[in-house]
Amino acid sequence: MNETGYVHEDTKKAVNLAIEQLNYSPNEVARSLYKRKSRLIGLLLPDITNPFFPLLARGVEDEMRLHDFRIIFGNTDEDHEKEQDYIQTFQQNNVIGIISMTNNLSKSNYNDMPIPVVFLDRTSSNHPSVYADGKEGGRIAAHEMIKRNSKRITLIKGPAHLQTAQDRFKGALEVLSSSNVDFYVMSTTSFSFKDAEKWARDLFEKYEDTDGVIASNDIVATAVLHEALRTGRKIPEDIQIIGFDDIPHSSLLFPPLSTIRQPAYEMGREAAKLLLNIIKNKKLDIKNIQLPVSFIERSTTRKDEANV
Amino acid sequence: MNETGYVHEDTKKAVNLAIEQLNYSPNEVARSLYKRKSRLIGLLLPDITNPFFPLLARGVEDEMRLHDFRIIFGNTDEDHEKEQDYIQTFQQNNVIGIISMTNNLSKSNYNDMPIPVVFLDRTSSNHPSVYADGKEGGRIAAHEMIKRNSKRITLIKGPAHLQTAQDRFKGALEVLSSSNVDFYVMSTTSFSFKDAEKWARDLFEKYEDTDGVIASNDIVATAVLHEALRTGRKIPEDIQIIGFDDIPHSSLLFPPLSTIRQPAYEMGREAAKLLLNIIKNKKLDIKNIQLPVSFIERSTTRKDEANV
DNA sequence: TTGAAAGCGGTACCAT
DNA sequence: ATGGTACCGCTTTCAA
Repeated sequence: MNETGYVHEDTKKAVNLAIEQLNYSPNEVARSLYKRKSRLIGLLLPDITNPFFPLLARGVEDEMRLHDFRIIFGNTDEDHEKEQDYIQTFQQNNVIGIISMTNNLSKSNYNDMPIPVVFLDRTSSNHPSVYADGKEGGRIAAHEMIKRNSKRITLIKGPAHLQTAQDRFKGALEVLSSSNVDFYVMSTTSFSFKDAEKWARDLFEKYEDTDGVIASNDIVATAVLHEALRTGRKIPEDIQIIGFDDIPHSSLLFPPLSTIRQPAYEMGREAAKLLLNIIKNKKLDIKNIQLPVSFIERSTTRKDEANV
Repeated sequence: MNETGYVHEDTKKAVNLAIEQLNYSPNEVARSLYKRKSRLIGLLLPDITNPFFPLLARGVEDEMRLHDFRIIFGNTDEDHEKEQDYIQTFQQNNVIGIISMTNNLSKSNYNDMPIPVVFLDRTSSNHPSVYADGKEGGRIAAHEMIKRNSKRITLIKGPAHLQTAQDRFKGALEVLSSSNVDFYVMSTTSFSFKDAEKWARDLFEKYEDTDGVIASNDIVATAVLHEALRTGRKIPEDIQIIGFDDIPHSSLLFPPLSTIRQPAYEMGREAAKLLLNIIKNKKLDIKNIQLPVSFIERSTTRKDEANV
């Protein structure tokens, strides 16, 4: 039945017939018990409700499906215990590997794991990982902002504990520093919209004549957009805004948000492929895959006159 | 170990010690093999990338987690084959039950299932299900629209194959019919934003002086909002808009969208509870749980002067 | 109370 | 080429 060696055609036929008639399909659990590995993989993410993660998750799932693997998933809420909990039950279910999008602050969770783990949207030097080129993203954002003639730029620095957020920040800072524009750096501690609304108000009070905002992600950019509109500014005439991520929501805003796109779906697929490769080759060598970002020009930035 | 009968304290201690020392945790696969059921449940949804579903999924997960069940999920893309495929592997993995948010057009998939299935966000008379009171939602939307003085209302009728969309439509139609306002019904075939953009353009061409739109869901409402803004209408002064669902995105729009809220997260939890109950009681009796909807007043509707 | 054994449904190996 | 058997790790039952 597993196509090993030679089989009489008759028996083959008989067996296939039986399979059809009985509507037989093998019991994965028994298989998994004997082989000590299932066709399941574990997926850990902070919160599926946050619009950035479904894209990644979908990429992982689609790629895994091609290879007949299924996904057990868990929302960790960045809670160390939940994370540990899920990791345990993943192992109890003989998952073949884990893809984690959680903050690897809690790296300790992943030490001495008998199964491969790849990090997604997280940089890591101790583990294989897949992420976007945030630093370059920051550079691009700053470039585009300057090129399009903003002169008093606000750079919003995302949560310090998120490496990816810091990369973006550093990239943008690098470009702004070596340019001739004025700029103002605003530190923030989360990506929550509620918080971002407050910062946005603050921002326009403290730096009333800013004419360009580089936000730490699209949610924060949305809050800035709101506040700009609310205070009667014209977009993009009075103020330009660039976000980061390109979540689906961003193109649905009015005006649609210009942003730096992370290829989230592709990142998910790459992570899945990487995990699969690691499993196949049993080489647990650390491999970090960085995907390129791109500027998505929509309507919160002005036309680049020089290039028209 | 399973607290059955009496055990010497000494042996108990010894065992517990060993458990700790060896960092032992039971193999769920072996358990599942013997018991013929795992602690896994299968979750089927059209597309996790669509912002409405993560809310439901999160509800299901959180409730299941409380009872130590884990989730295997699959996106079906409303594709009969994928759906069938996932259902099969769910069974191969001894899931204890399935929660499905797919279109039960393909109901045939669910006949003669040896394990319980509950439908979520779908009405069904053949199976247990959890859904929101769409009809009442439609009524509320129409009421609010009229109460707030729209006189030439457009009612957008969602995809015919979605029972939930039809319920909303019927509810709104019922109220509009028995009122004195003029209204125009526009039929649509999907919830995609791209399509909705076209319909929105159409709408304002064909019915230029409409002053109130009841959209089939929040995505469609967003497209209408866009087009209204683009054509220079003032919201809510010139035109009011009410959506349906209350996805997170809706409060992030500018102006924030007034909408009929489905308690998605709670629906997810209820579905999980229902499934768990069915499993516990082995009664496979059909139970349909309907949850109430509510009007979320934001800024695409005017103040209700009469009630101030 | 505790230990031994059978069986869940597959896979892999060995002998026929 | 095919049939038999041990084993994966746990639960349950039965005997000691």
